[in-house]
Amino acid sequence: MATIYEVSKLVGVSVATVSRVINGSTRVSDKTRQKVLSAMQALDYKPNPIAQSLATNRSDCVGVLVPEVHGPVFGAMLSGIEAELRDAGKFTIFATGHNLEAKEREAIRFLNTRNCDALIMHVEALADASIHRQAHNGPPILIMNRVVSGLEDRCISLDNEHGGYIATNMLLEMGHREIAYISGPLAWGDASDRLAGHRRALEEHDQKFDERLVIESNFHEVGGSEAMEELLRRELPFSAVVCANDEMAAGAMDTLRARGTSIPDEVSLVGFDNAPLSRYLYPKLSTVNYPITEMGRMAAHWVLENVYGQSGTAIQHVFKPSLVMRASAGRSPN
Amino acid sequence: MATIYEVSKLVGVSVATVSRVINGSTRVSDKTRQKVLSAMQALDYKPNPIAQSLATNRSDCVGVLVPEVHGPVFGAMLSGIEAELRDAGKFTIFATGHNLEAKEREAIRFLNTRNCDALIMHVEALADASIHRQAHNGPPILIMNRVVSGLEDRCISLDNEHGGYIATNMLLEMGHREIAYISGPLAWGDASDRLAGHRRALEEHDQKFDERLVIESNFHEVGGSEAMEELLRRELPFSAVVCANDEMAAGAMDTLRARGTSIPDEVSLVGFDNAPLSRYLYPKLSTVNYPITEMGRMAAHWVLENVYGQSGTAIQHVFKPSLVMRASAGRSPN
DNA sequence: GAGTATGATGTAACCGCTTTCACAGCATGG
DNA sequence: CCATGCTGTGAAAGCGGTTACATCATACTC
Repeated sequence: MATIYEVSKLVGVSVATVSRVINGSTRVSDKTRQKVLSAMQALDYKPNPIAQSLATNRSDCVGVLVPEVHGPVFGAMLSGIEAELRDAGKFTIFATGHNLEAKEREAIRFLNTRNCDALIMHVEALADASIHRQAHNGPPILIMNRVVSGLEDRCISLDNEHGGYIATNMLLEMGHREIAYISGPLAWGDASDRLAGHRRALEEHDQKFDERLVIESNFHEVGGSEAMEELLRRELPFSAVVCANDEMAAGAMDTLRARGTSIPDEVSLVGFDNAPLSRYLYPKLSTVNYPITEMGRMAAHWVLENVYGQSGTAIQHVFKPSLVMRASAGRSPN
Repeated sequence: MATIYEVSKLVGVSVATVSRVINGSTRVSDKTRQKVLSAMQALDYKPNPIAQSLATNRSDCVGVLVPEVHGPVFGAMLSGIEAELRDAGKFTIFATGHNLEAKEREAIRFLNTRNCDALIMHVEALADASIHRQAHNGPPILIMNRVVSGLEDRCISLDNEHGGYIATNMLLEMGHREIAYISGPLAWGDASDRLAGHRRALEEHDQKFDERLVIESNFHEVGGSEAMEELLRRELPFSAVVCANDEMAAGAMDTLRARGTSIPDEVSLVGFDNAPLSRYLYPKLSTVNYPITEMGRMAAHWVLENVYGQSGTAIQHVFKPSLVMRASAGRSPN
């Protein structure tokens, strides 16, 4: 690879001038610029990003920490982040935290050693205090899908409460009265917010909230099955079930089908996330759309603006979910 | 951040000695090493990877080029790659090529500018010649899911022919005789190999191959639906359908269901990939497992061995798919 | 026409680390 | 006692850029 020295020698200027042409920082006379540019072309010169990083203390790398790289939600999120950063010529480095505190901590350390200019992270296990510490010591961070108090302007999240609300509200408006709810782990903010939305919808329709119709589960398919079994065991009447994510809805659907229950004729089912799988289920799942790709793009935007000084669109910190109607939810049979 | 100078000053040795301690390259007396180590600890010193890269001409970054970061196959592949590289302390940078030649080319250029130590790439659109060129000029490359002649030792791929074979073979052994086949774009190697396996299975069972039972489609859900419609329009008898991937199988299943055809009682259906969606379909899809995560790990292994000189397990270049029996395939009704 | 502001360019230090080469010190062998 | 080889360490030259500061020519002001 040609270096900046060879370019400068070929043109007969100093390396400083070549550097100025590369960066467009200071003014260079048009004549010189042209000569430098054509020399760069002739030598097929590309600035060495490593050397640039060392000199500028910027790496042009953004670290992304997610629980997993695959799966509907994180894959889509990464996708949005990558597309946006790539357009801006920034590199995306990622690491996984597996929702385990030790792993998340270690992943942050790992990304820190790479001198990332910023970190975008979706962490579940890490305590707020650790996030605050990281925010004050390390590079700028942006937190996805979680609101950390005191760092609200560095969070991009979904209005989960609203999502829970619109799911249940829709069922109520279709005439359902006894609506069961299969929740994720209530220790997690998103799960409890969704449930809160469910409660609010019930209250607004003067339906009393029955704790026995709520099962706390684990956001996984098997958890959804088990929760549905437990629900059936309780022998309470219900004509609709809201599941706090699509995977649990898939499990619940399996269990209902095994019992010969017809969906949506006997029981309506609603999921949450609008993951790809929701379209593959039979019947196709009505669900709440989680605009995660867009949120990923927005996170990248934030970084571009706040770290790389690009001006752009306003940052939206909270996204509103919306309803996706498919076949699994219908009018109440009563 | 503390630098190597501060460490050397604190200990009273030269930076060269500190560097030797860091890299363990040359012998350093035990006494000095200990002093250096504790000074490093005291100052919370971490070597600056950028400076190391500049000096050593290694970046500890591996570039990964995939069509998309989400989706069942690539997500799983990235997952395997990341896990393995991360364990070895290497960074994964990724870029997407969207199966478009221009994008793939540009993505390679992009990754090249980052001085990646190696590239792992899954490219569809790029011609063999371009890959050869890249292999000879840029950093070492490893090609996923494709066999480029002359570069076989740098390819990791699936034995697609075998996959097609076992799918059809299983159906034949269950008594099916008229077996339709919904293929991916035959211009792509994986699609044509799978079909070839299908043909071989038929031949081995003395069934003649009927071209009219083969529909070429596009690997997408809608394509699967359309292909199934076309198949039904031809009014040829068949009791089983092999689909060249799970998505098309999902589409085909939808179409059959819309016609009231019972699966597997009237028609057996087999997919390919063992993507997550295959478990969510109803009935659950019998399919051919594509061990893509493992293949990703293997790719990372190759890089660790051939680029970073770590010794390890033998590299497996061709992976064998295996059958996953679920509910969508059963004995022939005849 | 002297004084000064301005713009283009060069000089050289610096970013933080690796590595070659030289050298001092010491043990070894004859 | 001297030649030899080995070990541990330091000095210094890179790696390939950026940038503060100096310099110089030119244009402008009065």
